[in-house]
Order: sequence, then C-alpha cells, then structure tokens
Amino acid sequence: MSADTNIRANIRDVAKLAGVAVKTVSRVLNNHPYVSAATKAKVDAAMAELRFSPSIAARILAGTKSGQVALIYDNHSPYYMHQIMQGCWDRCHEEEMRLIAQPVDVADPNVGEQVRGMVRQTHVDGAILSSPVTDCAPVLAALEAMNIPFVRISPGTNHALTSSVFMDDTQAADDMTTHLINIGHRRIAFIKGHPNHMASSERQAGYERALGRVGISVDPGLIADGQFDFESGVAATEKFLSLKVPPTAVFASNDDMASGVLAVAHRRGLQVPEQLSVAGFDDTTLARVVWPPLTTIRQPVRDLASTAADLLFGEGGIEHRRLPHDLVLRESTSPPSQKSKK
Amino acid sequence: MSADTNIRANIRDVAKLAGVAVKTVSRVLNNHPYVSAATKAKVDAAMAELRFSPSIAARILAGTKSGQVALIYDNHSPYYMHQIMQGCWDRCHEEEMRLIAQPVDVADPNVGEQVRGMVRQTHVDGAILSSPVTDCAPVLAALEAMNIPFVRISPGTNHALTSSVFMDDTQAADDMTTHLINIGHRRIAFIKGHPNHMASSERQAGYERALGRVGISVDPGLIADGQFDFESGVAATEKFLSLKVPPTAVFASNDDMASGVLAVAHRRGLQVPEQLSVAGFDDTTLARVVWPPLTTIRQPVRDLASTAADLLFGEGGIEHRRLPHDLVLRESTSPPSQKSKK
DNA sequence: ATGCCATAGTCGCGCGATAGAATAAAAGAA
DNA sequence: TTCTTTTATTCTATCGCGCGACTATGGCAT
Repeated sequence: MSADTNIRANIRDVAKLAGVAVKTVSRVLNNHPYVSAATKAKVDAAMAELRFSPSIAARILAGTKSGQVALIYDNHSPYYMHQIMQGCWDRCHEEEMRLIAQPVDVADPNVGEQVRGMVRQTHVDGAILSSPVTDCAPVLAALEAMNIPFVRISPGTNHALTSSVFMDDTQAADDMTTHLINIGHRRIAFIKGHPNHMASSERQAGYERALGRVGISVDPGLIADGQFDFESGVAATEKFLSLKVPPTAVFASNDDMASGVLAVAHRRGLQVPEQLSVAGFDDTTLARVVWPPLTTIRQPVRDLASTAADLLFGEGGIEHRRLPHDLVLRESTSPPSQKSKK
Repeated sequence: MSADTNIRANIRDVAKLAGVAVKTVSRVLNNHPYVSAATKAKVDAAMAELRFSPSIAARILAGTKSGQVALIYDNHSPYYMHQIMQGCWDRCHEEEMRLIAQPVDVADPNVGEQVRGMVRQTHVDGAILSSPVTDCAPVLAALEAMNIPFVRISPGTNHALTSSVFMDDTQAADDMTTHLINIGHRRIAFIKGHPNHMASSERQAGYERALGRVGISVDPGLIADGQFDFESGVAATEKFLSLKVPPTAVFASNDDMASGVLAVAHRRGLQVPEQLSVAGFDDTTLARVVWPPLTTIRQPVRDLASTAADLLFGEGGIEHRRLPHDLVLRESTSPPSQKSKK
C-alpha cells in the first residue's frame, strides 16, 4: 500500500481563486461573523471548483476541535449495533461530524489505556458510549481524566457527571411479565441477559416485581443465566423443558435468546404459542424474521443513538432522557392451553 | 460539547524524560534502523510513563501516510457487515492501522464527491470496498483519480487495476442447485438478489447452469426479483406458492430472503422441508437461528475481509484471490415428498 | 593509524489549517 | 461631519510530528 501525495487544493489555493484572503476562507469554513453573503458565495464557488475539503488533520492541529466523535461499543448483537450506528451516523452527518466506530473489549484489563490512546491519537472531541461500555470503570475514568465530554446509551448506573439516554428496562420487563400473567400464565420462566450489561439485572427486577405484585413467588428454577446470544437461549430452554413441571411461557431478555427458545421448542415439537409462549426484548429485525414473529419490547434503539448524539452536540448541561418503550404483541404468545394449565 | 485542551504529552516531553533527542524518539516511533535496544527501551519506558500516543493529525500533516484505511460499504445485511467489519478490524489492529467505517449510498449521484471529500479530509492511505460499492463507477473513479490504493471484496467486474478478494458465486449457486436436483427436486424456484450487487446475476447464472446441465428448462415463473431482505423473500414466496404447480424447493440468494420463505411456509402451514425445501446463501448467523436451520452456502465473509486488508497492506502487486465456499447441509432441505412429486 | 559503520544528536523546514493583532476601507448611524 | 459597525486584509505564531542534511561520537576490523 503506497498512497501518493498528489494535487490537493489547500486553503490558500481557494483564497487565490476566490480573490480573497486566506483568513476570509477560514472564516467561511468556520461560520465566523463578518463575512458578507457575496464573499461567502465567491468562496463557496471556489471551494466547489477546486473540490476542496479541509484537512481534518490540519484543523485538529491548529484548532481546538476535530469535528470527530467516537462511538465506543462492545456489543455482539449485530442487529442492535447496526441500529445504534445508524442513529449516530444520522445525527453526525447532519452536524458534519465524522464518526469513528471503536469496538473494545470491556473485559480486557487494558481497555482504559486503549481508549486513552484512541482519544490521544484521533483527538475526538466527544464520545458516545453504548452499553456495556457505559459501565466500564476504566473507560469512564480515562474519558473523565482527559476531560472528554461523552454521553451514555442505556447505562446501568446514574452517578456519572454526564448525560445519558435510556429506557426504563425494569418497567418494560414488568410490562411484558404482566402481559403474560394477564393472559393466564403462572409458570413464567426468565432468561437473564449478559452479566456485563446493567440492563440485565433491571430486566430481571422488572420480571420479579411483576410476579410479586400478583403474589406469584419467584421460583429460582425458572430463572436461567444467559449471554444475550442464541446459544444461551437454547441452553436455558433445554433446562426449563426438562423440569417436571415446565413453564408455560419463557421470557428471554433479548430477541437473540428468544430465538434460541423457539429453536428448542420446534425441535421438541412443541407448538408455539399453544404449548409454549415465548417473549423477547429489543424488537430487533430478528423478532420479525423468526417463526412465529416474537412478542417483544420495542426499544427505540435508533432514537436512543441519535438522541445521544444530540445531547453530545447540544450546549445544554447534563441531561438524562428517558425514551418510551412499547409492548409489541405478535404471534409467539397466547394464553396457555388448558392442558398445560394447572 | 466542548473539548478541553489539556496536558497531553508530546514527543518532546518524551525525549526529555528519556534523556534522548526528539529525533531518536521519532526513530523509535517509526521503527527506523540505527536505534539500539537499550535506547529503544528507555524511550518506550518514557512513553509509557507519560502515556504518550502520537497525534495522528500531526503525523499525517508531517509525514506521507496516515495509518488509516477506510472501509466503504452500502450493505444492509447487518450480519454480513458485522463479519466484514470484524475481518477488517482484526487485520488493521495487527498492523496498528485505524479503520474508518464509511457507509455510503451507491444510488446517490454524489457518492463520488462524498468519497473524495472523505479521503481528502481523513487522508486515509487506502480503502477496502465491499459490494456493491465495488462496482460503483463514481467511487472507483474518485479513488483512482486520487491515486488511493484499494481492494475490492466480492466485486462483480474484473477490469479494474486493483486487487480483489472473492468467491465463485456462480459455482456456489450451481452447487446448491445441483444438490437440490440430486435429492430429487425438479421444480426449483429462485429468488434473485439485489440488482445493485453483481453477485446477484452470478448466482442466477449458477442456478440456470445447473438446471441446464440436467436438461431442466428454466421457467421464468419460478424466478422472482429480490432485494436481499426478508420482505422480498416473503413477496417472492407468496408468488411461488400461488402457482398452479408450486415449486418443491426455493433457493433464495441469501439467508435473509430464505428466512422470508420460511415465514410464509410456516404461515401457510407447509412443513419444511417435507413439503417445501428452502435453501439460503451466505451462512450468516441468521441461518442458524431460524427454524429449521438453513441449508446454505457458507461464504467465508470474515476471511474475505481480512484477506482484503492483507492485500491492501501487502507490497505485492495486483492480486485476485478466490476463497473457497462450502455447501452447508442443515434441516431446511430434503427430498420432495412423494405427494408433491410429479 | 586509518577507515567504516552503527548509533545518536542538532538544526530547521514544512505539512494545512486556526487564531490573534493590527490595520483599513466602506457602510450606516448619530 | 464624525463616530461606530461591518467587512476584509496582511502578518505571524502555533499545533505535533517527520524527515533530510549534517555532525559527532565510539567500537571494531583492517
């Protein structure tokens, strides 16, 4: 790989062609006051003719901002991340900011240093953190030490001095569980999310709260660990269906795991939802492409992301914004059949 | 958003702390010869102590290369892109190159200018193009005009003066079709891919070639348009199943569309694979999470991507590397039932 | 002694922009 | 007319680093 240095117009070329001073071009570029419309038009025309794009590198070095923001994530659900990225892109594009997507490993003891290095190298002037990076202490410490503003998407904790965007995971899980109870289920199993994600425990809390409200005691045998992936959904379901009295409904903490539940049900010849109701969480594309389509919680992922970018760009101070969720009823849930009811 | 300029160590601080000349630190940073191990160790220690990371911006401006490469894509299959990105990241990380993911819209008449601007701004010294950007003339022209080396992943055409990585789509589709024929199918429907992707026509060619070899004439009624998404799979299947003599198997050009086929089959109460065999293409995660798991063509997506990065970094000249595919047999295909056979 | 060469230092330009200071002309307000 | 505001210019320093050119050691083989 060998990049050629070639004819690239710089700000001086633009100034010469437009017949103005370099400083004036700089003013146009940075929307400074005291530039007449006529002059701005001349400069814009010259920039267009020369196909000029200011070098980010030079701006960073000379100025104080880079026009770049980082999206730091460690999430292995492609559908989810796809929506997060799109939301961020949309807003960044509007603001003419460049988005640098930065995957990390929150379990790596060096995450902090890696993020620090990334920021030092790229000079990003802000960051958006997606769960579970939102609760990764080394990363938070690094960003704070460098005084980089950042916004967190679906953080688990609130104590940081930064803005955040989130939904009420506890309430959403409560809603779903309540729905299952309302249509007649009593033995409702729950598959936990990845322990790194704080949302996991909130969803579990919502599940337990809903059960408690109607006096159903929480049965530890109906709760299984999960990692937010298909395989853990499969494993949990195998466990549930081997019980002497299996559940009539399984509520998985995300759609990927719910798909795993469906797979096991199909393999065992269980009719969904007649013999087993299945509920997911997130409403990613996946929820609509599996069979039957999943009853799930619609999480406004893309909005969460674009709102996060919004808060980052906004001048406002610290803000914590909650976005609404929806209970989406599809075909994977129904009242339990009489036979399986007690 | 207001980024603080704060105490960031620069190369001079490192030099002072290590007790060497700035030039020496620069030599260490750039792996220049004539630096003794002892000196390098001192410098490394100083860099670690100051948590120094060289500013990419300054390097770009001063030097001739940026250490950044762009991944330009316009693909709406999250699973596919997820793998592409991972493959690119892996290799870039090894080479200590920064990857800039750049989504574009190949249908936008301004793509060329957008890509040009991106390159001008970021000074990337190479690019990786993912289909269908690989065959987007304005983008290719822009990169060539700027003399930016690039590698194409799964391009449809060969005439460029650049390296590429791909698999034999025609042969793979032929393999799948032949498999379906071998297990007894005669009426095999085909769902085309997105017209922007050149692979779409190759897969169709493979399908037709396999049919032709055994003397089955191509029935236009058994071929439907598709866009590589779930919905177009649904639409195509509705059409096929409304025929007087419906097909016994449907071969979709990718897994997303195959999932759409499954959904329609389930809704109509058709047993898969007993009453309808379904085949996909790509072997994304999706193929394993739907029910029944899809028989599909395993495309080494991640390898394609990392190989592309390899070729970009490599000194070698133009190279066209073909990676092998596999026919993956799962549970969505079987011989046609006697009833539905002629 | 002589020369070679690996190692390290000194000096200074330049990459492409930002930004402050000083200046000044034109337009509008008092 | 005079004063102020708007608009634009020239000049220069600066950001962090790479790199070419040159010099200066000191160890080792000849």
